[in-house]
Amino acid sequence: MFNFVSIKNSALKNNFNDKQIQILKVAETLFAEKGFDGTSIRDISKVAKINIAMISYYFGSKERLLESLLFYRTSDLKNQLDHLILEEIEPIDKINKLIALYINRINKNKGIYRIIHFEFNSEKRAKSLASFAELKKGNLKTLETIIAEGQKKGVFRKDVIVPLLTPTILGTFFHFQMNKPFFEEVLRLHTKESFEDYITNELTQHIQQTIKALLIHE
Amino acid sequence: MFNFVSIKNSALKNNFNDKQIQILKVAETLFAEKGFDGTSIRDISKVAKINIAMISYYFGSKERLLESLLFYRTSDLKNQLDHLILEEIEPIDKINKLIALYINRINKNKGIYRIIHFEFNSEKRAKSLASFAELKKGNLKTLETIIAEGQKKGVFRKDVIVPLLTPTILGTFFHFQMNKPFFEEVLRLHTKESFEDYITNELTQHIQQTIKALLIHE
Amino acid sequence: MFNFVSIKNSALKNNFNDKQIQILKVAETLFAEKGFDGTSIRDISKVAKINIAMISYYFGSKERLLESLLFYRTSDLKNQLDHLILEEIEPIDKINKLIALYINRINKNKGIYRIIHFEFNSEKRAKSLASFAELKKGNLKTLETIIAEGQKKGVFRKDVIVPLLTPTILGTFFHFQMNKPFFEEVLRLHTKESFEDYITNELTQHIQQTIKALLIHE
Amino acid sequence: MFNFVSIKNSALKNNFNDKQIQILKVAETLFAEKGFDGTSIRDISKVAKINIAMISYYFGSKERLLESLLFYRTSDLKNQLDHLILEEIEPIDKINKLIALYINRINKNKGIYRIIHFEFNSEKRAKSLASFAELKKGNLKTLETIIAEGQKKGVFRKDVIVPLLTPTILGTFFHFQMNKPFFEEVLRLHTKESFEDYITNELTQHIQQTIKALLIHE
DNA sequence: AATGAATGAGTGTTCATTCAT
DNA sequence: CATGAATGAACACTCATTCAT
Repeated sequence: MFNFVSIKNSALKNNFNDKQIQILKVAETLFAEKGFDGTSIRDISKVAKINIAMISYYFGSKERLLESLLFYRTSDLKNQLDHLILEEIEPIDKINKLIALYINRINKNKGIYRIIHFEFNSEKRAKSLASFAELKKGNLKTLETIIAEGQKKGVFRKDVIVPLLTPTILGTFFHFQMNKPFFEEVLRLHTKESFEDYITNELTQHIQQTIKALLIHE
Repeated sequence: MFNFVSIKNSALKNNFNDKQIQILKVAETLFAEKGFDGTSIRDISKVAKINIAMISYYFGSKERLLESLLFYRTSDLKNQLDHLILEEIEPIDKINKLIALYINRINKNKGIYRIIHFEFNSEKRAKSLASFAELKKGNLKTLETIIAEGQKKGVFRKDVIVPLLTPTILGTFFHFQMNKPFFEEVLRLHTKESFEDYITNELTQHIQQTIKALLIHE
Repeated sequence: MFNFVSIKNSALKNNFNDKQIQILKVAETLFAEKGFDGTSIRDISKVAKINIAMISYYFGSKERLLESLLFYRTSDLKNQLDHLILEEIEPIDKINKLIALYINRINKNKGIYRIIHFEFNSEKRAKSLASFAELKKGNLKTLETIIAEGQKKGVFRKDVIVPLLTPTILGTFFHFQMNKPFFEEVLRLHTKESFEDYITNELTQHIQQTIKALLIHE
Repeated sequence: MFNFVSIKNSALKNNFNDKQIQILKVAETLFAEKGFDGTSIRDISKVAKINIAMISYYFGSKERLLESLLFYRTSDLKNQLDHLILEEIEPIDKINKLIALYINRINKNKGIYRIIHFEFNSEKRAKSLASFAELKKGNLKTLETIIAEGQKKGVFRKDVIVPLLTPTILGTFFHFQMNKPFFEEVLRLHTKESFEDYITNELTQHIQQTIKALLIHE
């Protein structure tokens, strides 16, 4: 799904060895918790219990570690989306499934998406941004395909601005996630489980309902 | 609302002097561009053309500079919301006005809201978060008041989950803003003005329409 | 005795004003606690509740504040010693009184003597050292006068090395003071009072007995 | 005896490498000359001709450098004292040997003992003090053993306050050392050698004689 | 006479990275 | 192939002092 120059694609994934994966996982956690700049490679090496030089050695630089992490975590999303498109279900159900799929994936790999959200939108990270845009474009295309199908079937409105749906889907989820302490209090979600459940059920439904309203009503 | 132990200024009275404001504005820009950790006080002092020691002198620390900045930029929002509530217009128009107000303010002070979004959601910034939660609660209350009014009048659905509206409103906007380069390309918004116009018109309408759909339809 | 090039005060005439004395007392405490380099003029100004610029204003510099402090605290010792010499008591009683006088004074102005001990022996403080040597020489002369008197009367040994008595008197006391926590534990002096009492009684007697043994026996 | 949480070295095994020893020696000199607070790690790195980051790298912090230095210089004293106790000589000769041993060691490693005297007695250095107290207690125990032996043999007085002997032994020496310029002048010790000789002979004898007088006479 | 504002120089420490082995 | 040693640059912050008012 990323056009990380597609030659590398599947090859690179299989190329990470155990130690690299160990590093990537630690980096994911720490970047998500403290941000890229707030995390030192010392932190990573300490938690991952590897030598500090390993990071430069394996990934070239801290910046490239971030890129590898991004690749590592997003490389199989495209397959899932391709499968979804081909399923023989109603367009609105595809949309709902797609929303649930997004939220589920984001929620499972919470770290990486927080990182994407935080780090890949500054001008500092401009280089990486280019390749990341491919992912976004792919996602948009999938969405457009489904919606075109629904419009053809006459169940979706014709005047939908498709590119604005993703901000609503992902933006709603991200905003909810990033204000976790606030919503824990306001919605009285005092355990980890109840918070997760709320996302899987109420929040997902809220977003599905929102998009449905946009696609069908008025 | 905020607890600032001020070193030099009188932040509580919001009377920062010229130099302090100059520093705050530069900090806002840089924090927004490169993040808090990614911005050094050297960067700030260089851009603001002030002595590096001034920042500690005026604000006590880099962390407290961030708090001052937050205070400086959010201290009058509540007033605007209070005014809105009292206006004698239809509930749905209040909602639309509130959405436009949010987007307009956020867009005008783009920096600070990006900072809030980025920095005030990590556990690192937990202390500041406490005071910031008050602001959020106030905002939620405003929204609840308006919606209750609409429900009483029978124009809004009864089963609206009010706390999830803000994620949709702000999340959509933030996600759009943070993927600016992507949307500039996809929506062919190649000038600064066209991008701003799109926000003020299409995006605002999209969000208003989304919320309206949630409040009124199905 | 001292050569002060005065900025503001009239230190030579010993007429420090109230604010200066206030500063001197705070400086004494802090220098004694944390050392000269370990104490910042910010610390002093904060504790003394005066403006930070006052110290430079009144004393010229931090270094000169130390000199003023030294002068302020030592300027009347000579008088007390002069009085002692003229008393009509036995030489050994004069020695004992002198020891008690030293210890009492040092103990009362613990701060300044700790400072002297700590700060006035580094080459950094060479300038101030010169003037301070005068004080030491005066003290030595007093001791020599008393001992000569005792030797003339035939009660003190003739081969006493007078300059080595002061190291024994003051060294013993200082070493005891500076290892306060250790001796509090070893000698079970768990209250402030019991520690002070031990100095006034046992330690003073120990030193008096030591010097007496040196002057009279073997 | 000491609790060092080592960063890089193996201080506990006392196997500092060459560069560490080089740093320790420079630090010893500078701390002794200018005090701990008066010495910057830049000073040390400049004199030792090593990179400034090496100090943190090898010792963790400036504070821990001081602790390492203390350990480096005191770690073999106990052995020497243990040997002394077992020698088959008269108690008074053991005392004399112990005094000579102390003075010799202190004089050889002048720096570290000055540092100990200066730095390890403030409340700031409280943590390090704890571990250092063990050393002092060991020393005291050695002294008690020897004196108990002499008392058993009937050659030492029964009412000796042993803990006060160390202040007299070390205090006298320290006071002499710390007023070096003064005694150089008063005792006309104008060359380095004559000053050192005076310590080895007259001063050592003075202290030995003082302690003997306390242990045996009146 | 007194002080708030301001600053250049300095502090100890941490950074990501390089390199010899 | 992997890593301990090492480093220059940068970090946030504090320092004593000056100066205009």
